[in-house]
Amino acid sequence: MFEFVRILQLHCDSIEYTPTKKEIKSAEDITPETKKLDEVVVAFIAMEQGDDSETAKKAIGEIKTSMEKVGCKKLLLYPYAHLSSNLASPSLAFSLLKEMESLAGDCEVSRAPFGWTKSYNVKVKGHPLAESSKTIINESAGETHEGHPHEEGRTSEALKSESKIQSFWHIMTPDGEMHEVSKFNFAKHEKLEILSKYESAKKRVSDEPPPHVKLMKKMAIADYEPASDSGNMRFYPNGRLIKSLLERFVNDQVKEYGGLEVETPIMYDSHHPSMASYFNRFPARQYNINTEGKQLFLRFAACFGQFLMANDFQISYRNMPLKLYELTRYSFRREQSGELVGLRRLRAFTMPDCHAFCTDIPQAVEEMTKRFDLSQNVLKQVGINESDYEMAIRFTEEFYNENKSVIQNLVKKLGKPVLVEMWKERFFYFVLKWEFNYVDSLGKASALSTDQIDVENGMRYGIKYFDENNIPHHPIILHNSPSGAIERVIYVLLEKAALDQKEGRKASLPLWLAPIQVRIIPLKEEFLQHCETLADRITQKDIRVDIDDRNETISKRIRESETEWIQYSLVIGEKEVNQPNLSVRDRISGNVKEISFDDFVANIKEQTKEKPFTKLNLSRYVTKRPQIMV
RNA sequence: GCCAAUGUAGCUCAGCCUGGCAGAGCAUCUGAUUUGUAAUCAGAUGGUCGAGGGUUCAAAUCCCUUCAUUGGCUCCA
Repeated sequence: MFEFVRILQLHCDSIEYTPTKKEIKSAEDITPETKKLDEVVVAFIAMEQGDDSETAKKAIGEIKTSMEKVGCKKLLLYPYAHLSSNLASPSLAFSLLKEMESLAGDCEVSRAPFGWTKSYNVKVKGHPLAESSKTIINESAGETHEGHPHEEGRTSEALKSESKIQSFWHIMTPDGEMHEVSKFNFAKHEKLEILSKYESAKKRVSDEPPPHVKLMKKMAIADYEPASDSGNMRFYPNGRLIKSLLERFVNDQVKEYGGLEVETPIMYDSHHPSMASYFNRFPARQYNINTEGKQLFLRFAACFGQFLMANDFQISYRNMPLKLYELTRYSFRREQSGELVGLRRLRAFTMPDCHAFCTDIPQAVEEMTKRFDLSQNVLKQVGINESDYEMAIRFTEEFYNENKSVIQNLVKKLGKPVLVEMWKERFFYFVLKWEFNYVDSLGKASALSTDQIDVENGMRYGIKYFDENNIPHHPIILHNSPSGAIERVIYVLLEKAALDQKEGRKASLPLWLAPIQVRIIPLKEEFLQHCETLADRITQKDIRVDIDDRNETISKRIRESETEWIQYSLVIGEKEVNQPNLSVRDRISGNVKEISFDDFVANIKEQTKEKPFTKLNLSRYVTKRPQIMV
């Protein structure tokens, strides 16, 4: 385990406390009396096992830095054991506390008594930096980290507040101009407005669950698995088929782009040096597994495995940009339970993750443009168009000043206004990040494709390439997910379908993703053999076809073919048995047309060309099939 | 994670306020029907009322705890 000084820091109008009784034997010897302080920063502090002078020094340094930011000179150190379940011994904690007091330097410092139960009254100020928690890590790297992934719910307010207070929001139009968000005319860009105001948005009154939740069950795609953890879904045969096709499609596209597909472990040792350093950078929430004395965590992206792999490669500048790719099944993020909904936000999800190792920023920028096209194309091919998503782009001021045209070029490529976030300083490992967000009918924004320019992890993981003079350098790394999580793609497709339904159009999935593409309905039992032969012929053409052999009326079976979103229904009766042409009911028009077998097949092939195919993932006969959902 | 709502048959839901035999439609099964493009008819099966505890002669119903889902907040590397 790591050790920490834990600090909850509050900028207060006032605090009043009274020591009531000694909590431990070694409590400080004082006369209990009520103290009141005004205009003060209160630091509630807990020392953990393993803390030493070094961490105490870092802790007080952190506190002083933030005090300067809020412009407060008065500090109260308040021993507060409840911040930790891994406390240092009282004697050590007390001496470290006194050390912090002595190191406070020029500010007016006081300290609440140690080892006493105290009652207190506190009035905290309302500004963004008034409340923050800090976790000072004691480890050899000698860096100060904010937040720690081993601990649940302990996120770094300091980091967040800083990034918030120093980021500037704009809208960039395709002509490259920046506009104030407040002055921009969103008349033709309602979804972008929702995205822009997402953080400050007023309460959205919506007591409805997102429509895709019903559809994912009704269409027997996916469902919750009560025996697992929340956010870990089960996928029924239909869902597995859809997901599998999407996965294959994205894989193919990334390979065409030049990505080398690899496979890496889903769990890693928390104590591996690169690991500890990387994920301590973020207030992550991940699943932990303790086994045989090892502390493992489940990956939340494919970065780890690919970086460790690249670390072992001998890379020349001639090999650059080097693209490694993996589709994770799964990535795990232990999101807050209140955040999980249907297929929109999961704790276990499948995500394409393609890293490009580049020599320098110019190469990275050039490569990023290619990946931008890749991402747009992937989404378009699966049925998500530009009009369906809004782009956000975030970068440091420095990057903007040096690469203005790069950013303008991306916005121009998209051809519509984009939300811009600019940071004064770099807080994350990347200098630029863009993403496409789907804004659903309830006003929720979810990121799909994304790419980042990472300037930190090349060094962190010790990844090196050799230049023309055989001098080693750390690469710039791009992190691209061309489609975003596959489950989220299904969520978008279902939300779009639900919207179609709501607005009176027929809901459907793209034909290449439809679990059943053609349904054959025999008019009578005696035509079943003919149907079987026909189904064989259609199957041979790589088209998913089934036969509704139930003893039900034609009307009923047509109706169900419709409600199952099956695009083509073929009724087989006397007429069809005695002539070569097919009577095809097209769900889109609702009309029945008589066409030849070859034309029918050619039509379907045209609609599904250049898309992966997989065989029917259900019994061919409806009567042989368990009913999964109504 | 916090606040709130919801949880009854495989599915959609009624019953709960005001405690007193566990309900409907669809699905499933059986039988009849052999159908020409969006729901054929009849009968039957089906429930530890999310789980655990409490109050009561008696709990789906009232109270407490807990789990899940959904909404809002927060979060979203």
